[in-house]
Amino acid sequence: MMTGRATGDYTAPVEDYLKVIYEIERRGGAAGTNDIAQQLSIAPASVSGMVRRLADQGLLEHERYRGVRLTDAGRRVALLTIRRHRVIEAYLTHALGYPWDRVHDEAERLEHAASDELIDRMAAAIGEPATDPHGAPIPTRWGEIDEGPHLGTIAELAPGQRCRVVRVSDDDARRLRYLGEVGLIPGAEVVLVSRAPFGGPLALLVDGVEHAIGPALASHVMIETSG
Amino acid sequence: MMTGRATGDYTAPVEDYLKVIYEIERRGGAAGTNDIAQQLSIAPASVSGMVRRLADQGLLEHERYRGVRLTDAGRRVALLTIRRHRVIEAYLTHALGYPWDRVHDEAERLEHAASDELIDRMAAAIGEPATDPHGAPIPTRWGEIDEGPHLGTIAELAPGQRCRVVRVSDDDARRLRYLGEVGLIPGAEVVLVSRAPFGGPLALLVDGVEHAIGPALASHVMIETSG
DNA sequence: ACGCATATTTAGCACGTCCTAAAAATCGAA
DNA sequence: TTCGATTTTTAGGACGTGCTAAATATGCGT
Repeated sequence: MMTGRATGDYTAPVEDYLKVIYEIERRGGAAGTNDIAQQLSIAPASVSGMVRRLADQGLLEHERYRGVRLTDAGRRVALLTIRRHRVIEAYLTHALGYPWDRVHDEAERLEHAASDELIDRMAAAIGEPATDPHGAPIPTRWGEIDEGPHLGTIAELAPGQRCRVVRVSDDDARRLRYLGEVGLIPGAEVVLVSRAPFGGPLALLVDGVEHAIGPALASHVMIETSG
Repeated sequence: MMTGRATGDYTAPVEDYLKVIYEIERRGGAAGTNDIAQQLSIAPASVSGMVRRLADQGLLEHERYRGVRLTDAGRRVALLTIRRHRVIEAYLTHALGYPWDRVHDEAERLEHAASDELIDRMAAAIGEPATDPHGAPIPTRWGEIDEGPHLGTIAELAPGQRCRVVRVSDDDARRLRYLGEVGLIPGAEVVLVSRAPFGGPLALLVDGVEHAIGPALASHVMIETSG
């Protein structure tokens, strides 16, 4: 059984396409050309050509004008790429003191160059963590992942409710830096004190400290209600 | 003064060309098209085109049919690439337990993806070593390097002479593995016991243990005669 | 000084990835 | 159901990097 990866089996753009298609599928079902283009910051027309090549390689199935769906092979490549990304993020924070708002960009480049051996050594060196610094689950070296139950966000919390932060969006460094300053990191205990009307700020107790944040920000903080 | 590097300023092939041209220059003077092609394992015809582009970018000077010479800008890019390579090699051995015969290939890919910040953090984490695991000097973050005096090799040693291994060639994993088995690693104390005629084996004492190696291998072990 | 071996360059092509502009398919609303 | 807005695809092109085959320059030995 082949589980390994000869580094360079796939180009960096190919891995990036599969990654974003995986994420789009995970949320919404089939991935449209436009969604993919937007996530990758390229023109939609560029996606059509690449999608054909990926379909030819058996990494996804494409119904013209209707969207794209990963094959098992494509999903596996996506998950192994995501594993590399998240192990690198975790390693950079735990072993090299990186601030959590700078690990994403570094991992975005290293994920295409790191061998499976390096990733496994990194994971072992920091104790095989289950999630990356933003709380996203790390797939196994065999391309399996436990996405866990669907998570709510602080934006959906009712006043008085208590919860624990499980995960935050990692795609914006400035947002991450601010979340860190406010203490909204995975593991934090949060109580929603009150919610101002008309999309106003949410008053929170974050590990006992009061903070007020906007609802847009709150929707990026995923939680588990603890009672 | 600009000392940093915006990752991706140069493509991986460009960095590779500049690296090998630097190494060829260091040994022999001007780098010929054929030498470059051989080091990169590509066709000589492919080199001509790239050399023109690199000259256009001011990274080297090219006299038609006569060879190539790095500009200061080109040498700087080469040395910063070499720095990334060697710091990564040192980090992989010291922090992640990589065997020294496997660090080269990994570094060859990561050197094009790692940011200066990552490299500096790696170097700091292992105590800012002066050389990589093979004894090659690590350039500073400003692109300066101390190549040190010209080194002899075990192949040139006279019987009875004693020396210390300073550096070994790192471009062949099998050779490195064997050198490691024999103990011919930087820092080892070596005495040449005898040399068989007609290109025969050299009898050595490596840190007190007897070994016999061929002259081809011996020429890849660089030394400092200690008296 | 000439001719030949060798080194180098040019010409022409391929592939992957991106682009813009234009054409075509789909979907929703009147 | 038909039209207009939106989405997607096609057409045609650019760029970087590689290839082979053919042309050309260099330099050495006689």
